[in-house]
Amino acid sequence: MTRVIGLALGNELCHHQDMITMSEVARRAGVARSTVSHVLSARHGGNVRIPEATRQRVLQAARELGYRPNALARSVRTGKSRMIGYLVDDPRYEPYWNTIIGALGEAEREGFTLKLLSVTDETLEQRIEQCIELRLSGLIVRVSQDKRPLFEEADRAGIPVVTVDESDPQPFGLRVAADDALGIREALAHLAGLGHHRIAFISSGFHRQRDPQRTPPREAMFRAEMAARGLDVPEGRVTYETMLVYGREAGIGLGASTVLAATDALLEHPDGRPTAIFCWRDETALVALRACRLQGLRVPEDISVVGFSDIIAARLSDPPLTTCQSPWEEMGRTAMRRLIHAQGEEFNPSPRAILIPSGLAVRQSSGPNPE
Amino acid sequence: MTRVIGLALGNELCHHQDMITMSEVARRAGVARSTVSHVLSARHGGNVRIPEATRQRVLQAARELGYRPNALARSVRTGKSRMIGYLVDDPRYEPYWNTIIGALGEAEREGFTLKLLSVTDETLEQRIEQCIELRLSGLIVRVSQDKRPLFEEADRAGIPVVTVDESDPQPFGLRVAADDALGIREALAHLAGLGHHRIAFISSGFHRQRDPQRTPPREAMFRAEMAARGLDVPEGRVTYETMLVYGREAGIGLGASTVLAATDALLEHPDGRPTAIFCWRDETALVALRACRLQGLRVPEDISVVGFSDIIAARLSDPPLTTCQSPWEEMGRTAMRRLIHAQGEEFNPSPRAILIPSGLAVRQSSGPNPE
DNA sequence: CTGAAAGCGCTTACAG
DNA sequence: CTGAAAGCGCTTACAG
Repeated sequence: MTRVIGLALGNELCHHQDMITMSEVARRAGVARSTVSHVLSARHGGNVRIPEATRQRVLQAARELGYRPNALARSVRTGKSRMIGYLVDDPRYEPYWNTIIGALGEAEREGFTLKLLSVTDETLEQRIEQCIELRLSGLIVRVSQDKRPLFEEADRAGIPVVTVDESDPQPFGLRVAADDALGIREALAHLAGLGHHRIAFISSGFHRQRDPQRTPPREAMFRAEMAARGLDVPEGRVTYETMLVYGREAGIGLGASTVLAATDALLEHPDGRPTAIFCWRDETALVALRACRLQGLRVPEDISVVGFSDIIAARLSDPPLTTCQSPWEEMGRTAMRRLIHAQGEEFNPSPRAILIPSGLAVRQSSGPNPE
Repeated sequence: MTRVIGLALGNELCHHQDMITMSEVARRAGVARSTVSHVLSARHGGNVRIPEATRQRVLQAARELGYRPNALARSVRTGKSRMIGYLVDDPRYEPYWNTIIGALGEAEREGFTLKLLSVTDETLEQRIEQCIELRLSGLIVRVSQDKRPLFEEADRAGIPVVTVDESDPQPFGLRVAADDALGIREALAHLAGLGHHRIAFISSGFHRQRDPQRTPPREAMFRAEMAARGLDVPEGRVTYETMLVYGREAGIGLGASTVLAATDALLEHPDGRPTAIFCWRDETALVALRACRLQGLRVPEDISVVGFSDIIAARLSDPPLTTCQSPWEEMGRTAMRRLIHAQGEEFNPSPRAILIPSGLAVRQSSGPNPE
């Protein structure tokens, strides 16, 4: 009724509540609701064949009325929402962002839809419940806390989960990660090829805060690769930093940054100044680059600096930063693809991890060993 | 039935299809479905008061069964999806990303959920239909094409729309944008305070490609502010660039970049080299900074460089970039807040635009006029 | 206070 | 080929 009035007065008064329903299309076309459903969902699989004339009548009625199927109702009925949830705890971090973009593109290609959910330590549980209540068809997760409860809950609800950029093996779901070791190997090969052997590393102080017993993953790979090349990593040639890049407490300024100290400590190493500094992330490398210049060193003439991630800032810096490239978007695409292909069947991925090769972007912050 | 088997064999076999339903909770608690609904939706507004004992019985049954309400079914019933759609055509662009993050945070605070949709010239129409079919409760749009069809469609479906970072006034919905003029005014006050008067501008070649008749918005503001300060902008002191920053064809390298040419042209201006270069975006400013150095100029000792946006790279550059700060996250929050507050009523915002003040982050790329 | 009933908009066997 | 019926999981007047 309201709709009729709305139409009479013009489109301005047509509200959400007034959406055309399938029954109205059926009435207009003079057929049953089920026929409309058949025509519009175009399921040519079933042995339902609607004569062209009827089909056209339905289509036209739908067009004339401006009918828009209610995807929600369809989901309730079919039990498939075709929505994938993406849980992130640090959406501001550019690499995670890129991963989301990859996942989004793939979802849209496949007619799925992406729901973005941010997570903090306090809200993880609540978000998972929300995902279950929304009957999501899958979950991509990039969260740095214990994910066991997540997996258990999601598993109970039959929601497949894939984690992204998680370095630890996990006993559930699927893990899609970059093979950081590859990029690190390439970077060291690059530096060694330039004649460097005193290569220092600035590592993540965050990983250490979380678990002091364990070597941060990229640092471990660095050490392993150095060892494989027969290069020494004496005490003190690895330092740590905990610079906050995003949000209110961001401490990028050199004054507040712990990168300055981490770099200075390397430059003053008793066994001699390193000729190259490799950093666990680009943000660190860029500030380290500044720190080197403050000490009067030219990059790359006097010292080489290499980062990890290939964020936009790496390309925009002066000189542009040589850095390891993780395939962020590809990780997102892969995660999404796997989730979509798992629809309708038990999610028992094998293998339980997909490692996507990382590479190296050689730019101008690395040069020959000056010695 | 399946569920019973599932339970018998352990959680591994519990599938999505086996989600507990409200009827089962009712059966277990020995009450009617409607009672369960009343208890769980906790609508204390209606004059429905369930005795504590019954309430507890229902709650316990729900807990024991691991009941999770089906948000989709609820949405179908109530007609409110509490999902907001976010349409972006360039999600890789850091500022847009930040706007999304602001919107996401606000949505979650209010118990709404965010659906991300990317848009190209070809897919806009299709995406809008999708939004309508999903019965979204609102739409935030950051798209640089003609949005009239979008507004018409959404309006017909009763979906409120707010655009974000759109400089042109529009006859529909709400527009949330940054007041770029404020930041530009502050930047010029800052530069003038440092004694600069030969101030150049590198403007957007993209805007010009789209509409050659019109001065790009920030350039127009720059010219207006310069005029207001009585400062001359002779022919040739504004140049244009079209550097692609994102995606496959990104041409950030100085060789491929048009920023190099735009900067060089300014440095060779017949009326004398500018002592400050103001750029329409940070990416441009960072490359211009490199271009200046390539010409043997020191920043900020010989020449000042100022950007616009305050992307992460601006803080990480050497020297850190002085730049106008648009309130990206706040724009997202505001857009989302307005959408949420418009729920249930006609969306007839007044005024039709909200401008959020931009500011200036003074860093080390700007210094006193050396002359 | 509680429950039986109608209904949201759709899909899907199942008869005709 | 087409339609009447049952049902997805929920909410919401409306009686009792």
